Amino acid sequence: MSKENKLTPRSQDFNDWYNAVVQMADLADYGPVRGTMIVKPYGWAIWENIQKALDTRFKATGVENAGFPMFIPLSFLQKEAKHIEGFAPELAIVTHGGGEELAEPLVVRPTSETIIGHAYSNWVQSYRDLPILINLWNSVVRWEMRTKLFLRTLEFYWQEGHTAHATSEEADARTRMMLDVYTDFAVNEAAVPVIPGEKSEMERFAGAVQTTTIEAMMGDGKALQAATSHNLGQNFAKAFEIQYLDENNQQQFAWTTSWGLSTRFIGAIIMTHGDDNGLVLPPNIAPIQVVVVPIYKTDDDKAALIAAANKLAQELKDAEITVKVDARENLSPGFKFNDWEMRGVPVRLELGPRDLENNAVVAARRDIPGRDGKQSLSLDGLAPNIQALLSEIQANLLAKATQFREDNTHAAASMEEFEQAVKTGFARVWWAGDTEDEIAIKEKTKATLRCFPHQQPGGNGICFYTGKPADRIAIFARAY
RNA sequence: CGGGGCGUAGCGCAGCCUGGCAGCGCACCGCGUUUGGGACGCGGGGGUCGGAGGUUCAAAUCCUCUCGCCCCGACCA
Repeated sequence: MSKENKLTPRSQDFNDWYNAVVQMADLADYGPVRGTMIVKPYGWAIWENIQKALDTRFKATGVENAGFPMFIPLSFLQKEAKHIEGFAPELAIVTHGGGEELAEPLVVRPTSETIIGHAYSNWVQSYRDLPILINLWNSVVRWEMRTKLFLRTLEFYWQEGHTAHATSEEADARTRMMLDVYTDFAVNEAAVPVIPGEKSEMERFAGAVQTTTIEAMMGDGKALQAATSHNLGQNFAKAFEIQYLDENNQQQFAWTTSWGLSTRFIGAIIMTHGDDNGLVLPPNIAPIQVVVVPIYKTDDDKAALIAAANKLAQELKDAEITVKVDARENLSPGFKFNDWEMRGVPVRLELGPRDLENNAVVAARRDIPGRDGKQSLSLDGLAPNIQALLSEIQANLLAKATQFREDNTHAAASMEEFEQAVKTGFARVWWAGDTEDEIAIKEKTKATLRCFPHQQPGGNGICFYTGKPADRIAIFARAY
């Protein structure tokens, strides 16, 4: 083992580990402007797989994709009081264009509710025009103070869905439906267990009536908001006059929703599954599911092994598995093993002369490091076995992450118990406090109200903080 | 924006205190030997020492200003 290029152990310094993994796994790099990010091809390939998984699900619910301008008149944002109040501090504003000062400053979209509202007001006349179900794949800009690759950068890539409906009930149903989509994606594709729930008034999106969220626990016990789905009520419809004539020839305001998931989710995957050897990718999201490392001594061996590796790779490709053969010269097998582990490839196949003699190959699974994760598989009927192995890894990652979250989630009935719980993970508490209480708790413990889980135990309890009777459980945690 | 740390080859760093030829490891290029958990030998290439100004015979080194990055706070997907 070489002394150089060693990754900081995750347990030693989680933050340092994260930054190193992002760069050493070739996911992203820093841009020339503070707080900006260059997403490298391998990182982007993960994003593309996330996009594919989400886009399919969106379209299955009737959503269509569209493109909207990045420049928004500043006056648009000012039409919704809470919205501008929430976003004003983090706007990037364009004051000049074509060498001239602009009559009205343009903001670089921090999100598109306002320009969507403008368009929808033109598009909607009748109840027959509803619902409108549109999604945008784009990037947005928010001038953040402290940035971190994938988790918080000045510009980030995401999707933002925007829908308009005739009734409150429909908007509410759409808000829930999209949160369900995110939950399904997170759990079944990214193997990231999440808690779907509702945000408190304090944590709500600027301009929303209700914000729902999926919250995940990272490897250091901190919470990450992995996606949100907002019920905007009639706030934006009123600000932008999205009105329609109903069946009774009465003017009505529409009801709108918005929902988004960003490249931040890549950060969630890194911090949920990664280990001391680097990135660990769930097979369903991994750009490369299987890497084949041929091992040889002589030139004769080399030719035979590379041929065998390519043949094997083709068999796997035919079975819809994404494979790469690492035939790089002058790199030792040991180096390649470590290299692909750093990049989180779920399965590595080691193919050497001994294996070829036995008509076999050594399969090493990324989720179980070292010798324990290795087994010899016959080259006959390999594809189904690899399929099964990938499924097993997918399931194991979810099980491990879920177990970790459970182990680090504690019920708290007192401030002492609460502080202990949020030191290492989530606190589950009965809650009847208000915004001021949330602020006080944040100042004292750094923990924030992540959500009121949709899945409630039922019954009543005593609020751990105010001592008042409470009918809801809340999750508190330190958060990213 | 406040507190702390740091900018020297692609990466990681030494040199700075006490001014005097810009170095080391990894990576990179060439040749040869190697290849089942981060190979080795020999030979090479690569730097306006973050930037500007100042002090000095002489500045990576001392002084002033400035830009940027990382960590901790306030703000947040």
